[in-house]
Amino acid sequence: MTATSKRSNPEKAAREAFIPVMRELVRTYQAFSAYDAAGYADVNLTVPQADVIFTLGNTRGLTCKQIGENTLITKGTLTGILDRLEAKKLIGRVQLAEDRRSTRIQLTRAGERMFEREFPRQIAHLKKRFQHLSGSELREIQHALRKLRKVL
Amino acid sequence: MTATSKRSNPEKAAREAFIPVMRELVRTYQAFSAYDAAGYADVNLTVPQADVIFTLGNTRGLTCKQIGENTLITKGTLTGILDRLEAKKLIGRVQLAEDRRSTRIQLTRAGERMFEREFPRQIAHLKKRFQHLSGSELREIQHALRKLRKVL
DNA sequence: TGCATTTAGTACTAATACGTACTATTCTGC
DNA sequence: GCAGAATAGTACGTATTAGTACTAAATGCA
Repeated sequence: MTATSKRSNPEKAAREAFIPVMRELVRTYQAFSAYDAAGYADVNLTVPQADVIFTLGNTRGLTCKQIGENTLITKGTLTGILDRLEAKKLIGRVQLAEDRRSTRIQLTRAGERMFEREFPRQIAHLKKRFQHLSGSELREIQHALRKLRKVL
Repeated sequence: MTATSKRSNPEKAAREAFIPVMRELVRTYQAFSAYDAAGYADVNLTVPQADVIFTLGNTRGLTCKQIGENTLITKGTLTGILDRLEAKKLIGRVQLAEDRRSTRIQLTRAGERMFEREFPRQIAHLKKRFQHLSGSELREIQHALRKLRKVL
């Protein structure tokens, strides 16, 4: 291998056809993420905290494992998020008698009120942007995303 | 407003048509992100650190502001990432004479070697998955993502 | 010139985020 | 029924992340 071909390696890699798609995915997610986060500006909840509250809404409580599966938050991270939600008195931890390794996490009264107020508000916030897409556009985008996710 | 209609608010919100698209975007990004990160398992670089090294590759140095614009890393976060890259002797900070507020960040020799070795390797890693998509599929996905990003 | 504003970068705090190690508990195969 | 494997959650260390405050320097404009 010559010095020239070796040096041309990064340039060649940079011309791969999939790179713009990858960039677009990252930019689109970033834009969504920023707009979503802006919806919580006036609420005393971070995005992951709201994710947990919304996951617990309309359930009779879930284990950490179940919350993790729904939110994609890893268990180590979840401990801290639950600690902060517990400090805000929005959730409670209950030891299970059936399996004493597990804990049932459930909304307190205040947590339920938070869910009933903030979940519809946040969905309405997001709808302000998504409403500009038609039903067929939404289906087309979902189809494309699923195709991409399948290969990843 | 009756108690019933008030309680049905969250359920109604949960039926919005755009929610599955939103979920798919998050899942797809998550899958990409995990696969991308796995590519750095045996390299002494974190994902943001690699992002900075790759941005600096084939340039004569950039300011923090320019790096931030490219990588979408905010300036406060960038300071810490650059500190760690400087500790690894992969980048250097040079005060600019023209504008003494600015710093030129540039790869060291070791940083350049890291870029020339790891950038093509990571692109090859990602290609293993993206190669399962045809050119028209890539265009279709990029088109759909751009449409979504435009409304956000 | 003279000063308010803007710009570039760092310092600091709080909250994620991941990986590993650890404890307690339960399950499994024999 | 018991040793070993698997499971649930926490503790801890390192690295990001956003946001705010701060310093220094450059710019705009009256």
